[in-house]
Amino acid sequence: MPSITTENYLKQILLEQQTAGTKERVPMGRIAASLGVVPGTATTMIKSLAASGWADYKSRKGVKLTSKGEKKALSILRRHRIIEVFLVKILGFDWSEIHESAEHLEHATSDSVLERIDKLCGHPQYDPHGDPIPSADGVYESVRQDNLLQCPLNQWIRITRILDQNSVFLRFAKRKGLKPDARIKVSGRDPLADAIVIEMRGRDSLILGSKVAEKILVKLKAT
Amino acid sequence: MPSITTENYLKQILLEQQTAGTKERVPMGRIAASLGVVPGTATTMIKSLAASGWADYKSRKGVKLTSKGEKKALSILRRHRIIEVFLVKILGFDWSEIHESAEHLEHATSDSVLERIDKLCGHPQYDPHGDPIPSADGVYESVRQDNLLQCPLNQWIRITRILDQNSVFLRFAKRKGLKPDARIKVSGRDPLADAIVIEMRGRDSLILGSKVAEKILVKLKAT
DNA sequence: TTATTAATTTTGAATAATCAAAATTCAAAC
DNA sequence: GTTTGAATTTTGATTATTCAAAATTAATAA
Repeated sequence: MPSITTENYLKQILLEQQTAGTKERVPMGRIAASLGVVPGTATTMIKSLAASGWADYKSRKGVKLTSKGEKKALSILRRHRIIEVFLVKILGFDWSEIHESAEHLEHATSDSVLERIDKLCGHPQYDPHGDPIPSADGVYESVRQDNLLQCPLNQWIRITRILDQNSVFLRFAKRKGLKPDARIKVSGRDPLADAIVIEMRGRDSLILGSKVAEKILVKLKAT
Repeated sequence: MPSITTENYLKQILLEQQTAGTKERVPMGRIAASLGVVPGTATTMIKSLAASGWADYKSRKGVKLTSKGEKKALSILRRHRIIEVFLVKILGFDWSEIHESAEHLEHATSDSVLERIDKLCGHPQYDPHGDPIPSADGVYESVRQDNLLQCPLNQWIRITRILDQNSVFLRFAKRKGLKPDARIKVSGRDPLADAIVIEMRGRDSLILGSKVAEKILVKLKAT
């Protein structure tokens, strides 16, 4: 029922709500920036989403999804992430080059096709970036994960997730071994220098700035 | 580059040109009917396709594709048909229920994704309806096939193709055993009754009207 | 409190795709 | 040769999505 554009707005609101952590309203500027439109366009579109019952919009305050909107957004996110698994696991694409394709396919994949792809992929729980996949009935694991600025020092931990879809960054990350399931240890952190040092088995130690360190999430207990 | 709408028009012009057999221009009425728009819309859109170099339009005469347009249309048809194979062979859908899904996916599948799907399916030559799949460089087998009104009588032949995408008809066809690769024999034809009789191994003989008989193509030499 | 500024909203306009209905054309029938 | 009718084109509108730029608002700084 919703157009492709509408689906993109819904998904983006959900992602922004998540990034913000809090269940607060997402400001128009954030929506506009992440979807690559001018602010006025975001305002107009969000108003029209609100008029259709997808979102709850308060002028100058921002948007949040209605429960109807959240349900739809979760199903789009599910489609996106299952398709990413499919592209990597079944079609053999590289982890870092799939986002664009998934972005298009997610709007063209019916529920019945999606469920078959899900089965073919073995009902995955996480996508290739380590992002959790919402279940078909909209249950969405939102486990607390630390990033590399917050996690304990000098302890072996496992990367669970990379919070960036930019393929240039993803290629860099992959080259350096920074991908979901990799084991690393943060051996130093220097707030003044805005940098951290990490160790990985069989590699030179690596220095990352805080901007990047923040994008890498880890699970505390290394298995 | 072309929009989804443009892709649909291009593909439809190609299909109509093919059905017409001749390389003549396709009239606006035909385009409008098959795409489900009013005639005025077809005129407007075709003019705009022509302005972009996809088609060659002559007022009150009709359209035909330019070579640029044909190249693009063949690539869309290729995408459509490979996706149909994928839906049946890899995802296990039934032959008669895939057209809709393929119709959407064909516009969301990049070349690189398509080539991987093609490989996964074993580089098929025909889709599940028996329609030939254009090669990546646009070569399109257009073998002469007879339909059940034209083929020789009392001779075992093999169905190659069903010229209809309507899922109600396809389900009927399937129930009756009328699908690509099935062996049949036309045992009688009565032009006055507008009907033919066909035989199939292990089934009762079947009577079809000419409208349906025309939609079923066969290869003369049964193997 | 007033001035400044950043974010947001509004306004006016454009493009793509569509429809309804009136106008036109052209071939066939008279 | 007119007339008729079907197909086609034109015209005028509508919806969705977008932008540029002006107007507004709300918070911040002075």
